[in-house]
Amino acid sequence: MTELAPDEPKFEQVAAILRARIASGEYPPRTRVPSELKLVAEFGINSRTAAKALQALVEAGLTRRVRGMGSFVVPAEGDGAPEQG
Amino acid sequence: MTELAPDEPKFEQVAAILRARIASGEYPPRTRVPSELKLVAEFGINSRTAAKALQALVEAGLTRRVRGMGSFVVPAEGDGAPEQG
DNA sequence: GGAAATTTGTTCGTATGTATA
DNA sequence: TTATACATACGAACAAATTTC
Repeated sequence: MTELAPDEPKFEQVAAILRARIASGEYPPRTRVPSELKLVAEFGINSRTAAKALQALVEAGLTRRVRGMGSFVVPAEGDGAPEQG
Repeated sequence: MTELAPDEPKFEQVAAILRARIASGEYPPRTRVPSELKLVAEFGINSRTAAKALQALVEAGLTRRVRGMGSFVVPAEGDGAPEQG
């Protein structure tokens, strides 16, 4: 279980970690990032806090969330297939 | 207490009502819109739901929220004094 | 078509912290 | 200090969409 520093909101810290993983290629375009429950297990946070972290990625334009499916990394512009939605 | 229809999320309905009031001039630019607690009292919703409605206005670019002060209607562009923030 | 599991969406309730007046 | 108001976080329940069996 990853430890989080107390000096910054948890949801922002988790979002920052996920952003770094996306940037590093750990979560390539069109693949899924961890679900709320996975983040709960990994970081020891509440599911609502996990949801807020995932929502922050959406607002940053990095992912899309699809009910019943998960959060998916948004492909960079001009990479081939047209985007849905 | 205003009644809300059950076929649309409450936070969206409340946000829509507030948007209409802003558009009508009931909440002029630079004035405050109702606080979370006021919305709780007016619509009979939970404070977290009220917060979500107010946040929706921010994301629509209609208001700004200031901790300890409230939610303020953002002036239309090119109306005079420069905006803060 | 149904059942179950997974995942996100909405709502409620509560507590605590931070900022302003 | 007190009151007001937003921010963060936890816990819980249920709804809705998707996938898999």
